[in-house]
Amino acid sequence: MVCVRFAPSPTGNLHIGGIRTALFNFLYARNQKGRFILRIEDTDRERSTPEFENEILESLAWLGLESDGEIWRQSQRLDIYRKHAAELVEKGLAYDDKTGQGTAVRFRMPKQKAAFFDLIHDKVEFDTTLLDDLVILKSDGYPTYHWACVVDDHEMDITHVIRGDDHISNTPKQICLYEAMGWKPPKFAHLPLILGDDGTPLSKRHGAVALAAFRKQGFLKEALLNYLALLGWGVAGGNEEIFSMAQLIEKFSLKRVNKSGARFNLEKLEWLNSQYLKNISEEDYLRRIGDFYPDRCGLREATWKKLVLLYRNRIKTFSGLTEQASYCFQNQIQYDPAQQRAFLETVNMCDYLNAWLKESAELESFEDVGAIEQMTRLVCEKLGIEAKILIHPLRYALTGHSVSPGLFELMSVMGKETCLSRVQRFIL
RNA sequence: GGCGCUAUCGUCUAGCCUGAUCUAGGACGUCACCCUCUCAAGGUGAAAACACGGGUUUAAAUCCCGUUAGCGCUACCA
Repeated sequence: MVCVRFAPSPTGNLHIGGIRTALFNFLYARNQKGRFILRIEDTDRERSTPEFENEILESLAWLGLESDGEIWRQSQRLDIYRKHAAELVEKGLAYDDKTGQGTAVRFRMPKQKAAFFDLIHDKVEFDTTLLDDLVILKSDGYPTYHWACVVDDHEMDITHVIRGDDHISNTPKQICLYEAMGWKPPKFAHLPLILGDDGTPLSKRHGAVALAAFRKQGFLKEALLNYLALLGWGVAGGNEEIFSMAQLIEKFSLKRVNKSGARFNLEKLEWLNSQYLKNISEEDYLRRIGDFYPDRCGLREATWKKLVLLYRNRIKTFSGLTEQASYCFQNQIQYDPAQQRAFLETVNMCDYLNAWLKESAELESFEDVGAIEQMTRLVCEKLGIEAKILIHPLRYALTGHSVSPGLFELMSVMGKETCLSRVQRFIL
């Protein structure tokens, strides 16, 4: 049975590169009806923290990339690494290396030219005569990455090691370790790296690449997963790009993974997210944006519902709501004095606005969008002006901006009282 | 430096294995037009790529070699 693992080290924030690796492992496991396990590689005593480990667990849970069975921690398996290292020393394939730092165990690197077959890169050639003897147990008794990785992948019956391309040069060392132990190495698949928008490998200086940052911006997990799945992997034909998790699982194949690195493109992710926002059911949309804003930004439920539906086609992520609709949450609109003057000094504009105010006051409420529009257009007709002559200054009076969603929908969200008081204050 | 990996529109990619169907397809982004109270959304259309140089072949984006560039490894980090 296929068994794969995601093996992050809790020494930093889990970023989208790590998520992508986890996702590909997960997709492969589900596609093959195999197992996906999680192993925390916390052998760096200096840099590993429980906080980072927690972030990994929580992020994977949020995305639904949950492991099958127990979660392993290398720091709890030290005896196993030591036992196997001792075997190697006994067989003369490794030796104690005493230095000022203490005693480490080094593996005697065999000298050979060979190759391994990668599921993505095909044949990868190597020459271990160029390699130094490898430390497998550090002087603090902890295993090094290579040693813990090999021992665990063997002990846990991992059949396929699917990891980042940056490990491709490490693989020959690990293969030598398997051979020394007399173990059969797993199959390897080295995924192309995800790069920042400047084409260099993802790092802190690319800004918000931690998964937590995407959650905070209000991306849908489905969109994120869909986007990441398509970075470095494509479906034959390649014309469709919106896939559910079930479809991704069904279509996934390591054979179709690309060999070259892929730049992370935020604009495309945002586009994909907006597609999901439009395609999920209204009920689902309401529930999820509600989860994102538990306090509804202080609005009454009916108002909130109107507002978020009005912005549904306009926001790319949930956090876009407060950015775009700030005027719906403010008590008082700040106007640019020059802009305000320009509107008010337009011939007859004050009379027009007053005429509108007078008619508006007659409307019982601003609940009905159609009624507001009809009333406003009638006012314009009576004044003998085009509707937009009045619409533009009204928009500015209500929002302090020259762009917004449809004016009448917006008025309905804001309510009669707010609209009238804002326009009155604007005129003064 | 040594060794390894990679190379199709600005970006993600389809095509490459099994050479002719590729005057290289799709998507994001960009631009134009339509719709329209502005902006989005939506619709229509446009510009935009086989890194370079050699081979092999009747024929190369596709196979081979080299060059260039980028990245990785070369830690008692993972």
